[in-house]
Amino acid sequence: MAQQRPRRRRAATHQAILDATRTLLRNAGYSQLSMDGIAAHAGVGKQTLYRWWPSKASVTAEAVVAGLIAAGREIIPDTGDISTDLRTWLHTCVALFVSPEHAPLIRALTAAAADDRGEAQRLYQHFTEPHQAAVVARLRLGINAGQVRPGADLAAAADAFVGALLLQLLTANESVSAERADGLLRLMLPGLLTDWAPHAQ
Amino acid sequence: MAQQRPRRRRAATHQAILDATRTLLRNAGYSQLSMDGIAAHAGVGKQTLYRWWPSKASVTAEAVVAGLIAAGREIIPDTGDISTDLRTWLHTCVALFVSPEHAPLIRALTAAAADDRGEAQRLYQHFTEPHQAAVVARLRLGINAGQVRPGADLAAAADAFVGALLLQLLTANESVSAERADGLLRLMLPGLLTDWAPHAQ
Amino acid sequence: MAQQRPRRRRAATHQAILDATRTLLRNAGYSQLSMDGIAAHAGVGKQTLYRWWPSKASVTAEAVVAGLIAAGREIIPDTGDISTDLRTWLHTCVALFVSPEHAPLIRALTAAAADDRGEAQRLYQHFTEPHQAAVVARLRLGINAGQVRPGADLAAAADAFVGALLLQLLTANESVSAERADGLLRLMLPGLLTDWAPHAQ
Amino acid sequence: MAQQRPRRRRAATHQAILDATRTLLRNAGYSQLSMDGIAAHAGVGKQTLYRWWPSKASVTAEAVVAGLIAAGREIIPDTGDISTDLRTWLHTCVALFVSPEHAPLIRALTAAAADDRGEAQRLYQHFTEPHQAAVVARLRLGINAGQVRPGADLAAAADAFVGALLLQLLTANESVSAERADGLLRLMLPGLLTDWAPHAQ
DNA sequence: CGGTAAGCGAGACGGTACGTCGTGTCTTTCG
DNA sequence: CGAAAGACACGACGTACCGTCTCGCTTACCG
Repeated sequence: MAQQRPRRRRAATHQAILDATRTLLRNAGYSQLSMDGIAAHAGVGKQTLYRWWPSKASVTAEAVVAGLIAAGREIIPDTGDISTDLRTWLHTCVALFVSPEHAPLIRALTAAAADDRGEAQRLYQHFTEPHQAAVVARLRLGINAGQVRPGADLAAAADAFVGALLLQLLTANESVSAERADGLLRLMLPGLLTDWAPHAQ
Repeated sequence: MAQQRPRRRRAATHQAILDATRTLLRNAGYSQLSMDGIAAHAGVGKQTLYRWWPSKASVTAEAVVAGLIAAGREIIPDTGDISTDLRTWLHTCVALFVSPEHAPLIRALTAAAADDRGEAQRLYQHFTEPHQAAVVARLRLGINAGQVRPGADLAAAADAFVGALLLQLLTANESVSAERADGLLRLMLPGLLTDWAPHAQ
Repeated sequence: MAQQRPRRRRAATHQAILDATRTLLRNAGYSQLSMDGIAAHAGVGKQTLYRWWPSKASVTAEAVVAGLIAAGREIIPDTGDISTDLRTWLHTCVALFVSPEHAPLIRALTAAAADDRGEAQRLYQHFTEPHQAAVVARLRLGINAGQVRPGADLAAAADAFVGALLLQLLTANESVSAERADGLLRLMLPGLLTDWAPHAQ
Repeated sequence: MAQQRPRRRRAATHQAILDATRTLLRNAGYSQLSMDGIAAHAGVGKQTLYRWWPSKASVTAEAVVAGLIAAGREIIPDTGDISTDLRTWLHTCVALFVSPEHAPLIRALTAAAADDRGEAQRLYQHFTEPHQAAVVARLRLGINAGQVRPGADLAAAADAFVGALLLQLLTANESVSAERADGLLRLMLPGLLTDWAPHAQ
């Protein structure tokens, strides 16, 4: 069997490509994005792109995910109070979806996933799933702490939060807002928590 | 003001285009869809496409929405029992998202909306918004009947249901399921209903 | 057999079409000319064009020939002196080929003839041939008058005069000139005339 | 100044395009010729055509000129006898104009020149002018040898020969013939030669 | 430390699709 | 009822990208 020498890849070039991709996505959207454009904007040969990524959806996915991960550090906190932590996390997400810097990237990610089922699968495994897993894990800690109902469908809850935000982003009526997120939280908490008192709400 | 004579358009041609678009979307996905392909498959000149629709996203939107509306008659029922009606509606939606006939169309619609903000806006006004309005209206009837809490953010609830399903569709892990939808419903009902008893749960 | 009602064609419309064709040809050349353009410019339905002419080459031919015939009345004079008459005729032709009004029309005619052999044939019969026949007839009178050599190939002479001008027009180097025509005439006269004296040459 | 690396073009592709162009011109004429058709017939992308030629007229010109040059080697001979040489050259030209292989190409060249003044200009400089210059040069040698009259307008003579042939080709009445060319030669020789005796004519 | 194989910028290439324009036919509407 | 208006099927236009393929040049590893 041939000795597979580890391929040497220039880090600066790699970074330049991801940066160019994000810049172009912010300016013009996913369908306007082109491999030629990325290559030109990054000052890179097209072959270099195709050496490392098989498709536009793929570069987009990596570029956007890298950008979002850099932005979304500390996915969900753990202060001991599940209700506060959920609210903090939700507001972090809202901030991301609202930011003029990141919203186009999320839209692009959605377009890539809607377009290409293979890329969607990969995205799910490397991005969506870990993210959701973190939220579910935090909720599971809440079950152990007696704050969260044991029988609750934790994955469904995580889906509902993120899905609602995404839907609002896509419908493009500028309605992704902290208020709406809080409304959703108020709806979900009674079903989620063991001892829910409608105190100051 | 000049009397704008209404442009006369051939109905059969119009229908053939929408049919061809849906067929091609089912077979190959949004990004594989081409105006050339639609025209050829519908036995129509390309100019006829561009005469009536400005873009691929636009034809896609009309074709898919027409298909979904035809499929989704009676958006949400009104039997008097809000809990049953919500479950019925959710299951109808799940059936749509799961159907091999309609799922690709919804993915295409999502791709079109993620791509083109103008089309997203139009889609929202002609499709998403009326749909959600119907659900919200049904919930409002529930408030009048004393079944639903008056303070609940009804639009947030509708977003959560549809958004969760959409997110599952996009992540492409075959997980859009009635079970997950029921799990979500169990989570939401306590926050939504005035008298919620955790009977069989 | 169906009673063939004699088709009544409106003279004003007919004229408007020919005028529009000439105008457009002068402004933009043969390949830029379009049936749509002619119809619009003449304030006429496209069907009216196709009712009377089968093709663009055809309208062009009729329009241009009509224009040239109107301009070139009295093809070749007969003063009794063949040498003078030939020079007069040649200068008339040069004036036509040089005129910014007619040169584009001649170019268009050439394009139409070079393109479409059928139209070329028709053009020859209705335009080139009668024109040449007139010149040949004038030369034949010269033979009778003893001024022209009996054995000369009269048609070849006519071809040479017109062909040389046409070639200069096509090569587009602005060289269609009276001087060049006179040079040609000086070359041909010795072979054409019975008593040629190289007086002022 | 930046060293302009010469663009590398594939010779086989270039040749395939010119061949395809000539083939299509022979089969269907200039206006039927299409860039799409050339590309398809040559097994080449359309962009490759547009990379190297700006227009249909341009490819046509290069293809035809290359074909004619290949066919018309030794434009005009020099045996010392100008009269014989002219006749030889004329008969070579007639053969070209009569050949079913080359006649459509010449017609196409004429159409291209009549259509597009820019291309006509380029054609003149790269094809017509050098060709005529060769004939004029041969005639000038005749002047030096005392065979040709010093005052004769040599360019006019060349124009007359070629123009007459072209005119006959365009009028499409199948009349391009050696006889007609000889008739023309007999007309021109007295004006061209110093000592012209009507011996065997 | 010099050879060599890879990564790399550049860009020509065979293709597909774009969105527009023109052709020639057909239908609808109006004067 | 004849002509304008214009929708329509068709197909070419010239452009933009796609993904593959050489070209030379640079760069790092290995013998």
